[in-house]
Amino acid sequence: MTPTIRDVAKQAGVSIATVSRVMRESADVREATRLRVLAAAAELEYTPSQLGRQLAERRHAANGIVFPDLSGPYYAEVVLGYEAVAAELRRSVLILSTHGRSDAEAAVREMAGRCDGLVILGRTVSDSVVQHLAARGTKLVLVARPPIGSVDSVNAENYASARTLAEHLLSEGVRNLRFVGDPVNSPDVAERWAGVQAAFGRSGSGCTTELVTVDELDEESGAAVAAAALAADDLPDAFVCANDELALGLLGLLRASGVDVPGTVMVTGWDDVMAARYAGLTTVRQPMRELGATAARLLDELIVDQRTEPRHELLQTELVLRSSTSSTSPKEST
Amino acid sequence: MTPTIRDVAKQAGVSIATVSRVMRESADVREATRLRVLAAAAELEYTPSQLGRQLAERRHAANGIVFPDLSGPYYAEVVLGYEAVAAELRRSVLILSTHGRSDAEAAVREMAGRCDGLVILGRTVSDSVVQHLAARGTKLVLVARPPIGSVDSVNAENYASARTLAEHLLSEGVRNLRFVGDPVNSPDVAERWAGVQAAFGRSGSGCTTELVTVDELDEESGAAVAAAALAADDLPDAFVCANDELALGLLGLLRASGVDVPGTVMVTGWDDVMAARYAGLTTVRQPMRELGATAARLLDELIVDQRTEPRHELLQTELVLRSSTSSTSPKEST
DNA sequence: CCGGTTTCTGTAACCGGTTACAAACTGGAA
DNA sequence: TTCCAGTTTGTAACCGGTTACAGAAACCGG
Repeated sequence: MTPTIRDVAKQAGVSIATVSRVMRESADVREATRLRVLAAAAELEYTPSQLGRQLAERRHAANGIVFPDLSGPYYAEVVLGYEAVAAELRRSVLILSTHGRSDAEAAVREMAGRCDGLVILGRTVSDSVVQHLAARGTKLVLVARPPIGSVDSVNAENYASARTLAEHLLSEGVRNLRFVGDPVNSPDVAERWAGVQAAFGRSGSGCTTELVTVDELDEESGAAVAAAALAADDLPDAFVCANDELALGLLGLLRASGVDVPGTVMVTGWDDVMAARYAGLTTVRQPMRELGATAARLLDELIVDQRTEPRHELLQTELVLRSSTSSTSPKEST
Repeated sequence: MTPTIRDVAKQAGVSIATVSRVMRESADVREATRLRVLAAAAELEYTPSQLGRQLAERRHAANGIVFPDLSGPYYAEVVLGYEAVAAELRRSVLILSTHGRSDAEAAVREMAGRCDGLVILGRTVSDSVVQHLAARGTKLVLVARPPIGSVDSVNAENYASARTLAEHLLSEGVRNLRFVGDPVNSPDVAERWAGVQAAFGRSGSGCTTELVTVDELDEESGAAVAAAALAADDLPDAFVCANDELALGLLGLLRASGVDVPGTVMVTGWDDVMAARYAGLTTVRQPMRELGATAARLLDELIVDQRTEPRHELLQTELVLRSSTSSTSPKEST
């Protein structure tokens, strides 16, 4: 068996308390004793059991993060930003992907019992589960999801950026705009849609917006929307898509069909995934790593400082103009 | 405080042993007693402490996975494949990104103490650390890294796929090929390079290969290689890049400079990242999720079955032909 | 060399579960 | 009713650490 603290104590001729003090450098130990213990530990190749330590300290020194998926760059980047800060704060990171898992709620509950706090990305679990966890005292931070009760949250700005994006399109001559997304299911998308409408609402008559609702925000849906518009010979001046995948699918089909983008119709996305750069897609970049990093810091505050008043962070986004919206060569942002 | 097993025992008028048996359904308990305990547990909202349980069972019920980064899709997909299977096997997943971390080795050691087994992706830690962990009895599986001693490993096929890729280029009329990568630092890349050479070696005289070594496998390096070749007016028939990022950077600069791809020069990558599709890049797709899933299963065998003879899995890859290598319109693979 | 501090160390009681073993039931046959 | 085998349950000893508290040792000036 691997050696325990008692083996080391015996080997060094001291009590387990002294070994503990030496290993964790928590109290003054006479130098001679300390060296004796260290020598014994080295000889036995002793490493304190994290399990024993965790139980005694009643803390896991680990945080969890729940996300739907890592396929796109979005969540992957958030997770990375989170992990980097968590590691800095000397906490391990447990992950849980809810994608295609029917027992997601149970898995999240289980996970809550294995860490000191939890970050929840997007709509991975229901509001009621969040409420329930919060009520049971689980430290929680929501990311990319509107605040629930007094649970901390971190989000990227949507409304103002969408408005800026729409205003840019107006300045490029767009008069009728078609928004593609699912504002009903996603609060983020709803805010973007609202921002777009606000910009167009102010700009007087002659400017119209319409909404095409899609179920999945993926390339396939985007292509389907484009195909339908082509079939009906009903192209707007611009398609504003709820995310890049939609926009890429849409853009790909339009170009493949010989439609001039941005000449005939403009296309925009949201997120700035890597492929958006290659496709020349105008989009909105979210500070993804920063979202994760901020969540990690908020969670640490909750756990370490026992903070009780909730905090809600809103991080700024950045409009990235590319060739899909500008007939004149835009300054490329990489 | 949250209730403990003793609180429930008192509430139900039984011993803690009985509560334990009911909670874990490990032994026969009379139905009436069982219901009484369950009622008490429900009333107190009791959830067994994972810490206590883990210590008693001397297992973490968690596995770790170490990777350099999640930025590209490669590791993210592997991690997802891993997580999915681990969750199925009822194990939590701890993650550790070594990217830009100077104390990576210490972090990995620390992590080893917090889980029952570890999956290591790529060259995140040195061979000596792997050896050391293995010697200490840590259950290990290496992914995307050549076997070390008798440690399990899972890899994607490189040599044969590279050979197939090179043969395809030969059939497209390529006579001199330039390989871009770092075969010295990466065994995977070395195998690809060897496969390429093998194909060209067989094809008789008039066919040449050369190697351009780069330090970083990123877009910037790829662009630099392209720029250098253009400046020297020394373009090969094809650039075969060690990964997609390199190829995309290279391809982007060539096209921006007005070079006809594939007319004048062909370009290939490796990995099939999402952007490769938009750039029309011929590449080799690895079964990334499957790599992770296989690693999870091997690790579980090591832990649960106490398997001792090492296993080394080699998963097959798939050549994806796109417009960057074929003057005739290739059948697009999505 | 003494008493009073100050510093170091050991004892033992936790942390919250699991489980071997023995004791206490149970029901049915004798 | 008694006895025995088969169930159920309780006692207590773990798992491997941390830490409050008290006792021992070292240090210091007088």
